[in-house]
Amino acid sequence: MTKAVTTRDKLMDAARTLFWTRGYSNVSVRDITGAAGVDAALVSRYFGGKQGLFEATLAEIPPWEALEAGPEDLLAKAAESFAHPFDPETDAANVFTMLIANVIDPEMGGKIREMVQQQLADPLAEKIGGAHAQDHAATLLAVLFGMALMRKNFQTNALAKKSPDALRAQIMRLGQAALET
Amino acid sequence: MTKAVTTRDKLMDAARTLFWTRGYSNVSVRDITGAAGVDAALVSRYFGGKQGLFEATLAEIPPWEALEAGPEDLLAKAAESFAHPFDPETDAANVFTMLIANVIDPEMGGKIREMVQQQLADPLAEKIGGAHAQDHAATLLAVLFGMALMRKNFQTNALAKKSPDALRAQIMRLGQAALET
DNA sequence: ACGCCATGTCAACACTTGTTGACAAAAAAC
DNA sequence: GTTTTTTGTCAACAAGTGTTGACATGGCGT
Repeated sequence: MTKAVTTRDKLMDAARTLFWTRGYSNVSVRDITGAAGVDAALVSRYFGGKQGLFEATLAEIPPWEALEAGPEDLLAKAAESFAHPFDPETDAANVFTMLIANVIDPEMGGKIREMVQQQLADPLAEKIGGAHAQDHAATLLAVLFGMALMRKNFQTNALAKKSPDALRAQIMRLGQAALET
Repeated sequence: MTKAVTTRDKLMDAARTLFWTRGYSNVSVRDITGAAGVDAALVSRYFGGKQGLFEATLAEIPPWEALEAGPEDLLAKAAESFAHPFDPETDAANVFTMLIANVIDPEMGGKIREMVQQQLADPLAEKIGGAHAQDHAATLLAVLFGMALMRKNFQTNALAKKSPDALRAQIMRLGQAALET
């Protein structure tokens, strides 16, 4: 299923996998085209260059489901996004790890910071409301990013072996603590 | 004060600053030697190469103060490490951001994961104790790494403008939530 | 059959990377 | 003062980077 036929899709798939895990400047054009089984010159033809290919993978990110719920379901939906093991296609936590992997990048870091602020922190603060909305939003994001970091990047096995139910409960508890005072 | 006289120290200082913020493979030898005002060939002479220079900056990291306290002061000391704005020399949070910046690196990622496990997660779990010691340790680390990430890497101004007292209280509250069942 | 255009192939480019070896200068040892 | 050792300078290297342009190929409409 979901087989990539056109070479444009082959490039997008390989680019998403590599860019999102290793970081933009740790992946060469030839790495991607090698994985896609495609000539290296086609990146410039289809996307205008390496940067265009990376930004194309960013442009197709779906909106975060937790932000479209009411303020009451927000925390539950956010926890749900992180409860299941990392599924390359559906799990929203992959986007979080992608943001972590690319925020340090000297070329893409600025764009990533913009994305976090405009597409995560600001909408979250608006949903949460109250006097400390921005503070609470940033703290909740810190909890979510921290969990994603420990599991995916640091590969802490203590968290990797937890059941989805236990994980969801834990993130709910931490999230509530983040939204207090 | 603390002026670097020997060129070896000049290289160490520049390497620490650049490697720790941009990540190992996003910094070239000429970047470092340029900042240090030193010839590029001296890196290989003094440290055996780029990798040796990076590992030299890792080897001089002092032990985390929070791990040397009793189990009771552990959370307070950990929160203290993250309460103050990032001071390049004294703050332990800089080490956390360095670990974040280099865990994605294709060459150094393995070493970084080892460090987190052996020097942070394992000793923390031993201090905490109990049936879910490893789980609690990983969750507490997730909170600390998440806060460091939001402040330093994503540069969220909502957290940057908080006072040390408010930050310490917030991390204490989150940390206690992390240590509950 | 012909031309046309999208698609893919290949070699080459200018540039940066980390590292090395030959050489000069300075400091230390004797 | 003369050797020996350390320390710094310079040019060059092989390998890898992103990108480009020339050329071949295939499918399409007319």
